[in-house]
Amino acid sequence: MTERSSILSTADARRPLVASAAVREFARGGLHGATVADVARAAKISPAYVFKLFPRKEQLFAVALESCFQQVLEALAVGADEAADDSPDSILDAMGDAYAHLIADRTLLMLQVHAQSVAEVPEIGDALRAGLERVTRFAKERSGASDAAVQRFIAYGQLCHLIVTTRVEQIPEEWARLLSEGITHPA
Amino acid sequence: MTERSSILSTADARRPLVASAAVREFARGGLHGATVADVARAAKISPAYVFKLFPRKEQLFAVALESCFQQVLEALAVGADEAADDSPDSILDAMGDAYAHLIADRTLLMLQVHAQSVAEVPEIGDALRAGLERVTRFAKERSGASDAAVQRFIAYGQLCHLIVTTRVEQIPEEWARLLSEGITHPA
DNA sequence: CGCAAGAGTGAGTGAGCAATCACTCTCCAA
DNA sequence: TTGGAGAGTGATTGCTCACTCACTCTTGCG
Repeated sequence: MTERSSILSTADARRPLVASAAVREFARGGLHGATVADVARAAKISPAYVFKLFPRKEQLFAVALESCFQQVLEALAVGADEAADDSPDSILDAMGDAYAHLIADRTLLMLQVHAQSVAEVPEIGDALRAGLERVTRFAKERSGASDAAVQRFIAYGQLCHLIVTTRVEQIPEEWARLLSEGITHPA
Repeated sequence: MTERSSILSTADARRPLVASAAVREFARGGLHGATVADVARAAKISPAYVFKLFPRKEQLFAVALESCFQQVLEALAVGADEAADDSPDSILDAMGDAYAHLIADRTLLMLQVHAQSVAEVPEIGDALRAGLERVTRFAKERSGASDAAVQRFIAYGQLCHLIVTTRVEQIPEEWARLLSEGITHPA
């Protein structure tokens, strides 16, 4: 595994690194608020080479989104393994906790929110639906919970997105506390 | 098409019309995907005059968002008045139905989704929080439901946003049906 | 009437950014 | 040793768009 240090890399080795940089940059600014130059800078390569690896900006965003959902699924799987017992509710709860922990730094959450707002771009909509399918299927199959419980799991996940994007959790008022109750995790 | 009496309007009369056009245009493309020229065209005035009425694009977006929440609140109020009985659950259900009906054309829903993704713009974040506060307070006070029930009401509203943005309702697969169950309304 | 205040616009300007291209440099297989 | 495939870039292009400004037209008023 110890590669001899050479100056050049390979395109196949670069792509995941660029995708990872893209996750961070697109999470910050969304498809329109982050530039390919931003991603290039974060990945320490030239903008021109980013375009050689991912011919269109939207494709780069879609790949970043896939990476995001991959991380989400892995976190859910780990969380499920740590459930208190193997009742459906316990497993869903454990997955929820794992998700809350994963998105503590807002990056993966913001990327999903931005993706939702540009879901009419075909490649992005496709990636979003694929990710949602994987999460939904996994939650259902791994927990064995009822359809209604899985639906609730996803719904409260979306509420969590709203709370974080609006920073409602930082508002010391009753209506805000009501929304965040049981959702936010202590730092 | 030489209009005989093209009467001048007043800035105060124009602003709501431009805001209404902005709702439509920003709902389509979001803050970055719709241009001020788009809004101007929809409002049938020049881009220059849009800037005279709303000096910055973000301010125009925030005003559009306020208009959106105003419409949402009015719809919730009407819905609540039509509840089967005045138990909290009935009222929340009726509000949910009214909301589903209101956002059938996706416009007001998409504007909220886009707003979420640019909530870090101060004026937009403020408008979003203000709208969310009004909706939450109204749902709680008008229905008299428990905090948990109101939280659930908002959470399923967010799930509804996800379903519509991703067009999951059109996917004839089990996981998609699971998510949409009881949420989507017949056309 | 004369004129001021406000309505409304055409024609820019300058910045930013996706995408392209011609090019150099590195590596390795034969 | 060399040639070709692939890694990687600087410079540029063409366009879009937020925002500005100088200007005209309308209307009400003394």
